Amino acid sequence: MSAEKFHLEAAEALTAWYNSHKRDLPWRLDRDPYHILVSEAMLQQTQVERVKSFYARWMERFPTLTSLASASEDDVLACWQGLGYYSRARNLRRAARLVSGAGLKTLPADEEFLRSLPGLGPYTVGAVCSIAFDLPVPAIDGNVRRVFSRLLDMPDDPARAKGTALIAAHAAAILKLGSPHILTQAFMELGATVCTPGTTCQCGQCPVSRLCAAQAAGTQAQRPVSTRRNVVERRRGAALLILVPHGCAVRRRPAGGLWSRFYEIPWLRGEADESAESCLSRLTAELRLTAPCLDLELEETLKFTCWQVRLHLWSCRMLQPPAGCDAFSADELADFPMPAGLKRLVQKALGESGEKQLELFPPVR
DNA sequence: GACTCGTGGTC
DNA sequence: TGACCAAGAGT
Repeated sequence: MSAEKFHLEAAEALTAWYNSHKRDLPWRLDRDPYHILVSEAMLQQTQVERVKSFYARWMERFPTLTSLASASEDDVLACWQGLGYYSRARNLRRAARLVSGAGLKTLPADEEFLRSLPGLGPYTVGAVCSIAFDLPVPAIDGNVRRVFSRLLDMPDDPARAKGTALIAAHAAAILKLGSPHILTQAFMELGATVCTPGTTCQCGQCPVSRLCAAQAAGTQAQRPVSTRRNVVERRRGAALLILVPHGCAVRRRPAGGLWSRFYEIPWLRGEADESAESCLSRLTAELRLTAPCLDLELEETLKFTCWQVRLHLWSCRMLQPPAGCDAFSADELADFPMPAGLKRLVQKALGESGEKQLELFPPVR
């Protein structure tokens, strides 16, 4: 089959399929560029179901690009709290301020300008241009890579530059044969609901299975080929819930790096094979604590791409927070940007509103 | 290109 | 349960 025929048949089949099979999603009620941008930022490396409630809350809090531009970073982070990859929220706010500062009330249909905004990479620019502005700019995400790696039965990793360029060329050619806003979402919808990873794909439901080289060769489960390996290093660690008269001691993380400027209870990640108890003694030394610590026998694992830490929680009582920390009540803490794992740990210990605070560490008589 | 940046769900 | 996954971007 010629490339032209392949592109035309794909465009027609995907358009018809999308129009009858698309899911109702909150960000598909209209094609407002701000709505598209926020949803695409939230959907980066994040599942649709998880994004739904965050998107609704965000639009209630920051209904327009202008309202986002005038919001404080703390308010923006509080709204993003729990979604992860917080640079997405910071960049979204910075982008809104740049657009607003340029005298615009909404995003312009300008690929180059959009690409210059923080947080808008090749994928997001493609998504906004094609979905909001109906321009034939391809948006290549994990779904689209999987769909095309199967359609073309690609023997190499489609995430590499060469593979992505090949996919972008095919996708752009197809977008030009129909409505870009429909076809871009059709690629992703297909990858999300039919052309799913490994053996879970449902080729019987696929509108383009007839065009699929992997389907013909029976290699669907082997596509896409992945060359990335990840070694996850496991560590133990200690966290300390320091109870003070009006709450517990919380410190603020430095700017840059992991959880930039987030709040946290003091914790420490151990070296390789270090015990949680050893981590605790290093942590108390660092905080210059002399009060005795109570083992709360609570643990929580913080997981990341390259490492994870199993945190063990201790508690102690002090009359005032140690240097570098401030006192906050459990209620106040609930609205603070704080790593989700640490928040869970604190809630396990204190309960939703701190009602366990006294029973968990009875004062010495 | 390789590494970092969160979180929760799946099989 | 551990490895992998989910609508990527910045450095």
